[in-house]
Amino acid sequence: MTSQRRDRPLSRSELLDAALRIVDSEGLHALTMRRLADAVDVEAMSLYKHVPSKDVLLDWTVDRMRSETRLPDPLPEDWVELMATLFGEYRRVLAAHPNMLPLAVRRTDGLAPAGLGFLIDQGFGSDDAVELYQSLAAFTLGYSMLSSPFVQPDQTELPPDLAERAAKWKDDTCERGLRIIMEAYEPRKAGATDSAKCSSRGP
Amino acid sequence: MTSQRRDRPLSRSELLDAALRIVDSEGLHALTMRRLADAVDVEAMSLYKHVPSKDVLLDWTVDRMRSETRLPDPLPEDWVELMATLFGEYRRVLAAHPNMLPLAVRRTDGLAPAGLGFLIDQGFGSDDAVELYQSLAAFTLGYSMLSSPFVQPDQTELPPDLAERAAKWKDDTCERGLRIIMEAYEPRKAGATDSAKCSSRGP
DNA sequence: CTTGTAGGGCTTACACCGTAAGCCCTACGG
DNA sequence: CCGTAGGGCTTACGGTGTAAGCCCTACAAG
Repeated sequence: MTSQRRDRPLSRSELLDAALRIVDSEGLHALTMRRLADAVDVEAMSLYKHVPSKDVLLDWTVDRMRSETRLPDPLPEDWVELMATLFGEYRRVLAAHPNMLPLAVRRTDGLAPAGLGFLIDQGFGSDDAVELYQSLAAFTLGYSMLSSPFVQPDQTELPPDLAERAAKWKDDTCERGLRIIMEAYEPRKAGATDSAKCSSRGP
Repeated sequence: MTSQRRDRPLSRSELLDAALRIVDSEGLHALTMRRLADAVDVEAMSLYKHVPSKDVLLDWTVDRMRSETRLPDPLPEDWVELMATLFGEYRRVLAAHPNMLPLAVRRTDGLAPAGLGFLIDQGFGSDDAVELYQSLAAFTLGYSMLSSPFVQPDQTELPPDLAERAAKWKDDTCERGLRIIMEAYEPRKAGATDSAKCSSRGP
């Protein structure tokens, strides 16, 4: 007879914390059931009392990460500022867990309701709102991916100073991109003055 | 003694073709050394006479996919059209092999030299060129990811018509996004008329 | 013609993976 | 006092990437 290794039973959050910690510190490939079991001082098969499968575990770990999202309590009133905050925070969380990116990408839940609904409330038609929302999401996600360490930089011949510059992915470049896109859609918002017609879209 | 199963020796391109075909038709998880070996009528270990490791095999398969890029022979002269063509084609290739996306993302070689150099030739400062290039790449990649089938759509509560609309990722939305970004950077090009000042960037 | 060598198959074997199946101890409610 | 369920445990299976090494064939050099 062998003694149980833990005294108090394992909790789900303890499990997910450990999983996230492993991914953060050792990479996605290091997260195996046996390794995770070790980390929480349990045998591998015991994990299945808490999680139906590894795939679900990964999904939950994404949720655990996403739950680190923190938005300012009085949200900005200006829609541009609000969206910049929203996607900026999304990017911040992704950047805080770069090894999670391949997983995070599989599930983008929660972003849409927060942003899309607001855009419509602000007077965008639903087609425009969807289009704008998709563009902002695509830009943020793409920028996060490309700036993540697991995308190996282009190794083809480039002048070295340029290559060095191209390897730097600055936060404000990302934010500027978001603002450029929003600025272009601003005139399509109901009640917008069309004095600053910048959209590249026809009438 | 057992007879060799193949008559003529296996070529690298034959191997990579088979690998890409498997990923395309059965998904990334289906590409195992034994499965691939089967496809080319060989034993698993024989593959290692042609490839140093599976990881490298995956890299080569990405190259194989990227080699499907086809650009029009007289390239557009207008820089905006050129970049739209370049990134449009990038997106087309990615969309043609959606299952490859998680891999394609790891290596974006070749895009930078093609695009970046041209932007600089067109009169952009190298900082602006890098920034613009990064933005276009991020947007294209992000859009491709989000529109790919392996990103499961947001399942949280949304009005059903809106959810339906948000699940559609149209090609021209992507192209429009690219053009919006380029339009914003146009004034920063040397020799640009600044009559259409749209950049959200200060002086 | 003989022979050495290298290319490209083959088999065997190993460590590690996710997980199915089922046992056992403990805590606790009836 | 006992039944039951929660949460550990062990064993075992099929599949994975790949290290090690054997063997046949084609062909170049002597």
